[in-house]
Amino acid sequence: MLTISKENYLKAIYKHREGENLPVPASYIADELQVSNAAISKMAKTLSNKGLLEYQKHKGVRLTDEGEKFALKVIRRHRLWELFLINVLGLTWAEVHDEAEKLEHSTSEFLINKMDKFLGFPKFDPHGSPIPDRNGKLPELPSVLKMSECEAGKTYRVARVQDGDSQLMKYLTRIGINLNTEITILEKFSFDHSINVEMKGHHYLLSEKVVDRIWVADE
Amino acid sequence: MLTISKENYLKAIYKHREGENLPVPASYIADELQVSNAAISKMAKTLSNKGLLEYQKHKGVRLTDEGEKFALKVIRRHRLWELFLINVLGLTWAEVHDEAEKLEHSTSEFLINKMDKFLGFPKFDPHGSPIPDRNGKLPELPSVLKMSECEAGKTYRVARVQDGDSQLMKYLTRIGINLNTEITILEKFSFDHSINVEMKGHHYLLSEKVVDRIWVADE
DNA sequence: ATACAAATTTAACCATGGTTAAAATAAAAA
DNA sequence: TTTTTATTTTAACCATGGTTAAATTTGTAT
Repeated sequence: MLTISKENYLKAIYKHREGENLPVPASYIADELQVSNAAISKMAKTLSNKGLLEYQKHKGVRLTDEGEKFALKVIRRHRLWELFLINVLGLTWAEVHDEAEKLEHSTSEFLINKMDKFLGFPKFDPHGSPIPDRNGKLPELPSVLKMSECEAGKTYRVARVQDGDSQLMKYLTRIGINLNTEITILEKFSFDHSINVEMKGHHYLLSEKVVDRIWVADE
Repeated sequence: MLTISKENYLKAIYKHREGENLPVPASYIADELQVSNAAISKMAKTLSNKGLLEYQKHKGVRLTDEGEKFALKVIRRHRLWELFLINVLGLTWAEVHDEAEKLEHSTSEFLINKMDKFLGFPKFDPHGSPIPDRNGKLPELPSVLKMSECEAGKTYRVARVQDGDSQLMKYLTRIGINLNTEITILEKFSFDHSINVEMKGHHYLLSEKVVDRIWVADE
């Protein structure tokens, strides 16, 4: 069993490029985990000695197959907890992330499989993120694009939002954005990359920060 | 927020004498937490400096009001998790303790209150142990006696069993002992303190270990 | 009252996962 | 190509929560 810190390192590395297993710069991990770069260097060695990372000085780190396996386990636990907390206990989009962030480190394989079954072996979590199955296999991903790359004039359906920022989640909830919400792109402003949209009869100006954290699919 | 270790110390101390707040010998805690006596001495100082324990060298430790408050919070989380895991996810008596032991340290006040509400503000957990409410108040305790102190010839109803030993839980489940099971005391053997009982038409010889971990009430 | 045994505490040590500050390396600009 | 800047690594350090072994205190017999 890995410590909480180690699980978080592997998860952070995985999250950098979800699918593609490219080298991740130390500073990204430091930022993600809110620790110093020095801590990253040290842990990179430790995890590399355990065979979970490939690490070359000054070149960032990369998950080994073994490391990715562990990362996917943590992500599985996180996403199943989020779904569980929303479906069963009625928590909100804004509330689940922080709770799941803690619970994911205290959940046995046995328990998470019970939860998985209870939930009907779901393939996606409440943010539209794929849930690895008990063997670490991810479901096939729907083809999505970032809202920041949408075409003006077209209408899309929200397919996924980035989890982690409860302020953002609260905002999205407040203005009524949810999975599968239909959004029409009215106008894209290049000077600040904000986008003017129409949704359920209302207009909203969504900032770059926001449109960069929403993925959509064609209706 | 207390660390997991500190929460476990306070819980272990509380568990020594549930209600009465008597000094707890170091060796009891060491045994309970599976750490050395040296670790206990050191932590006793730490927690005493934090105002959670009264500690006099060689005289054991005692929870302060503040310390008891924290202990009850941990116990509340533990017991609500046990009930939740059994009621919602269908875990067994033998399975819940170890899972709850981990989850209890990763559950926010917010989440545990949601669970409490979801469960209908239960007063007792699946082992018959009282669940402190959100203010740390325990429900009124039914009058029970240890099975080892029962009278031969009388019939009782199981009111509570000691949680923690999954082997024991498995055994009790296997022979059909559950909360509210009716048991008639047939004969008490003084040489090894075992007890011969009748239950659902079958006879069982329960060892001292077993009868010391079951509390019963008059039918 | 004294000696012995048991329990407890202290001392010295260790691993983990952090920190800051300085040194080294890589990347970018001149 | 050289210099400057940004990133990464190393070194020295710290807190936490453990360990074992030795010293001390307490309780129990004799």
